[in-house]
Amino acid sequence: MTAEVTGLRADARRNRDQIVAAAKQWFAVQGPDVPMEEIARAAGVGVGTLYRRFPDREALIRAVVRESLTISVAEARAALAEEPTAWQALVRVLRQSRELRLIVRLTTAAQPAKTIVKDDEESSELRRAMIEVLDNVVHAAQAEGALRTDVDTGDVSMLFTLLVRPVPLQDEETAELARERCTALVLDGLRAHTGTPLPGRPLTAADVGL
Amino acid sequence: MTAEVTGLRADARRNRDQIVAAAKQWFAVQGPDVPMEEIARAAGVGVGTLYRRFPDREALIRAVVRESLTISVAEARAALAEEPTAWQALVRVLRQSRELRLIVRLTTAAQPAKTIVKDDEESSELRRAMIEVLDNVVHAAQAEGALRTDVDTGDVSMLFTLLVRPVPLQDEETAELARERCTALVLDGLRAHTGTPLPGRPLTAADVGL
Amino acid sequence: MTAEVTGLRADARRNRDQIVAAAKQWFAVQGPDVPMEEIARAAGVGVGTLYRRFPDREALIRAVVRESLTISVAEARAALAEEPTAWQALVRVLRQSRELRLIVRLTTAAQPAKTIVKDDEESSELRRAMIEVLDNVVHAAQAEGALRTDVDTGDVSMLFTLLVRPVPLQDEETAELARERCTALVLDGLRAHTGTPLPGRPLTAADVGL
Amino acid sequence: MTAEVTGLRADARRNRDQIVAAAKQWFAVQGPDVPMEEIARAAGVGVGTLYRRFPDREALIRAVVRESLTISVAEARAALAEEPTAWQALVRVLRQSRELRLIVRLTTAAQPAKTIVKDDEESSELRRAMIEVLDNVVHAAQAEGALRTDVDTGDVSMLFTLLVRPVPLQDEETAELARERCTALVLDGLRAHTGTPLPGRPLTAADVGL
DNA sequence: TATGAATGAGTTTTCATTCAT
DNA sequence: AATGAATGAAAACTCATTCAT
Repeated sequence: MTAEVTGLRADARRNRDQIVAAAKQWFAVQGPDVPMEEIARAAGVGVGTLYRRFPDREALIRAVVRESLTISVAEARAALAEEPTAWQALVRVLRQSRELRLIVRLTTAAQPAKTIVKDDEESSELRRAMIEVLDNVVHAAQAEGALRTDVDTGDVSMLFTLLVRPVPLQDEETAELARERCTALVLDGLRAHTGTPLPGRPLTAADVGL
Repeated sequence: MTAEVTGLRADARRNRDQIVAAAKQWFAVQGPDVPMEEIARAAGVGVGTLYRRFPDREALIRAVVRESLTISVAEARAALAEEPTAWQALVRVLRQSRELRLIVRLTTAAQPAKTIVKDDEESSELRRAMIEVLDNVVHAAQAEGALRTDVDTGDVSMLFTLLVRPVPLQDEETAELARERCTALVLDGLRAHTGTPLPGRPLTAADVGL
Repeated sequence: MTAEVTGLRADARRNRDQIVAAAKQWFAVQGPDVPMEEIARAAGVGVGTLYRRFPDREALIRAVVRESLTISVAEARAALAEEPTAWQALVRVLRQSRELRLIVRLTTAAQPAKTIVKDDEESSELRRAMIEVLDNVVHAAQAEGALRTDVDTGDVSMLFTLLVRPVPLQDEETAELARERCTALVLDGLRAHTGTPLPGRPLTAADVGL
Repeated sequence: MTAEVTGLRADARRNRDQIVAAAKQWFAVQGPDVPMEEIARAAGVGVGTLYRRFPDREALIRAVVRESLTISVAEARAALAEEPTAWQALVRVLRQSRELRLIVRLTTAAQPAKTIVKDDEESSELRRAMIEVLDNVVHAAQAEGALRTDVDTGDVSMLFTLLVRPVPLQDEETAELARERCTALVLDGLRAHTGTPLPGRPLTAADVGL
């Protein structure tokens, strides 16, 4: 995200950004296996250009993940800084999920992607930053008495991961509503006071590998 | 599930079943794009045999979905019949999720699958049967006072769909625990009495298209 | 050469042989980089067929080298067995060079091929067999007093390697004659006493195109 | 070598020379197919600059061949002028083979190169000059009684061509020795009476890796 | 009928060459 | 004039599907 893109000529830089943007869109709808040529076309460049910038599919996925993670971390930090309560920050993070959705989509695909993030130092660092923010939010929300205390960051991110998955419904409007309601319901389940104790022990971020 | 498989010689029938079984296994781990030859090999037959029975990949997916749906419906009915309360039936359905997981995996894959079910009369019928059972369970659980009344079958199946998605965690043990805890937490959210009212209106089965 | 090709259906076997034959021809004239599709076309099959039998270019090269080495070893043994003197056997080996030429061509190419032979057990074994025969021929020829005694098998095979290289001359007839004369001259150099007349006529610069 | 390079600004001229030098190095190790960008990088210029100077690969090869031929001719003339006997001049030419080796490498490559020289007037002229010198050397050596009289320049250059080919041996030291011994042996074959001892020691099969 | 061979279209990737900066 | 970005055609390889045995 830094050395990699600095010092490009203006037009090259623009192309690079268009490629990443196109990749994000296609990855979001089709997963990480979309034909490279499709992405190139969507970016308005030839395949060759794509390959000059990203030597192979992995490199492109890596770039997309980095960018999405960067944005996600920033969004989470903003939520924590701006919302009056940690609980509200939690809710906001959960709703600001466009980028997260993409990351989950990519890192969840059967074939290639989990490893890509694991093996990339920059991604790993971003991942750590993300965990840190989440930890803060979760523990603060518990300190507020808003979040049940038998969960930990791992549980919360697990639930995020599930909620964030693409919901393949015919019309986007219903899909949106469904997502809203599921989110609300899960938040309800996360609220303090509630019901039955959860099985096992709170899962930490380390437990779930995020 | 009927005309299609009746009147086959015993060995042909056995082949067919092995193919479907192999497909279920591969689809479960790799999604609907596994090489046909992989499936054939796992079934212990040649590709030719596979294609004699299932003219193309769609036909095979359709057969798998039908079989899984059939089992799922039966399981759901059994739960309703055998559990003392509708709530417990609901919980059991949610936990007996192996077949459901496969269906979700197949019908949410980007490329081919949603349509397959839509366009197949037998699957549609099974789907309707499934909805009927779920409707019964849901409304009975609400009548019992166990399930919150601002949800409907669509919400419930939506949540099922989410929970049932494969959770890509390193070790299977933690994955299982995570799944358990998420399920418990969602069930908590579904319990009557609870928290904040959900946005919008209860989603029916028709709303979510299952 | 054995397990690999046994038990193929008659037609498959025929195809396999045609592919190897086509590869030998193309490799001989163009080196190991000929487009796979060219080879497939020459063999009268689709690329797919070629790749079914030989998973990648290396596998094909390996098969060709094995076959050529096998033939070369057999030829060398036949020469040793049938010629009245070891010297004559040496001469015959040096002239029966079609297969050897191919091997040299392949194992000499800059890019890929040397390693292929090194890493292949069957090829290595054949190579050892070849060396053994050559050792026998060389030492017997020295014992006869025909071959100078300040050389050994390495020198001889080095000279073979050089002589066997493709001579890119316009017309094949002159090329053949040139090869003959070079061979004769080198044999002269290898003789214990030296001095036989060369066949044909002196070749002018124009004859050989340099 | 003349019109083409005259009238270039000093820095342009320097670029051109660096490109040719880089090309010579790469061609010598990888043959005429090295990626143009590799050559440009080695020359410390962009591809664009390379293409400004040499419209396509052929033009570059042509330039390299011209330069090497020019040097070779000069070397051969120097040998003839400076050595006490024509035979010694012949030997020296055969040993001063770096440039010759490159020419042979380029002009014997399968794909493009033979024609390039044929179709280039300047190269053809150099070729003729080369032949003339060789003719002189050869005939003078025969007049001296040193070179056998049943060969002519074509035979000699054929032998040069063979000896000059890259010898793919593991370590460069052995390769050098092998080349020396082969050269000596061929010279022996070329001698009017024959019979000098070879340098070094007999090479075993293991020595040369075949 | 079962088998596995053959086909060929679809994808990824590379690189010579052209062109904008 | 120099640079390096963009292009697109070519080559390797995979796999769904058809067909001969």
